[in-house]
Amino acid sequence: MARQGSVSAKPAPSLRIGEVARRTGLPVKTIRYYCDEGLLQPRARSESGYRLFDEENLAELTIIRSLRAMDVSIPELVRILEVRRAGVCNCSVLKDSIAAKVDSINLRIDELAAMKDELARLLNSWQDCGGSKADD
Amino acid sequence: MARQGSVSAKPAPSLRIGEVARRTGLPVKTIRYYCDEGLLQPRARSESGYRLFDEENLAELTIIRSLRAMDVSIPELVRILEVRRAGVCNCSVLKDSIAAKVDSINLRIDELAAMKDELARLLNSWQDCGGSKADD
DNA sequence: GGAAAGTTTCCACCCAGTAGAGGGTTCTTG
DNA sequence: CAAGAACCCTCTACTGGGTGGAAACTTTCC
Repeated sequence: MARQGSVSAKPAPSLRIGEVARRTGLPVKTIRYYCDEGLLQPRARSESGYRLFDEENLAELTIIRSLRAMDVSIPELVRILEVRRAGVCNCSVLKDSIAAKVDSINLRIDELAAMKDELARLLNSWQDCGGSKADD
Repeated sequence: MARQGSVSAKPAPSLRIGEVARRTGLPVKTIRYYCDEGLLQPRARSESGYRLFDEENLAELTIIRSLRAMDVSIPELVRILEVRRAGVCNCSVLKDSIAAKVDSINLRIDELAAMKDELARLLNSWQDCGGSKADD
């Protein structure tokens, strides 16, 4: 079947999951998981049931990958992508969400700094016992 | 039974799990979980099967809590505490482990900073489309 | 036509706990 | 001494974000 022979304006690439995995660097399983969670909606299914993706899906996966890397949860991402897909381009919603994320990142950085101090303190307390039992 | 009547040097406090939870601020369930994982070894069991803890266990829990807070894994903690319990006072092993952790914290801080930039970039790219579809 | 690669669904597992059921123990109070 | 509260036990099941494998189907290549 010449599935893409007469199409001229929109090639409708119909990428299969393996190709998407190759292009995004995400594991096939993960992409399937994202579909299951409603995060990613394949453009269609082939007659035999294969998921078919398009360029828009790739763009979404880029966003998903970026935001997941900063611990935006799956349900939160579902919400964000729904807004985006709605075409409303509701940037304020996204801005709020992302601003909150930046805040939490700053908080986390402070926590990590505090942990480094704690770590040093802990290490010090262990050094106190050095030698007392080791030579026993 | 006057279990601690004749003891003079070592009171052998025999704390039960609830008391340990109260003193450390950890949930009872978590302490039980740590025991199951071999992270924490109760001094003994009462005749009726209650876990009995001592001051040493409290000290260990302090360490566990500090290190868990910085994402030291349970298996890693098992290893660390085993070394500590062995009485060898092998500070160099611990120092290495903790130094590595500090490194990874620094790395993580850098990553988070990079994420903040990425986040700003992403936000910018979304703002580009602002208005084109929203007013449609 | 037949092997190899790709895809499907489903089920189980990982970590670090957490929640609840169902039952035994210990402490306090009448 | 009994009742009830508070405590503790084990066991099972669930969480989130995937990951691994099995068994069956489709597509592709030779």
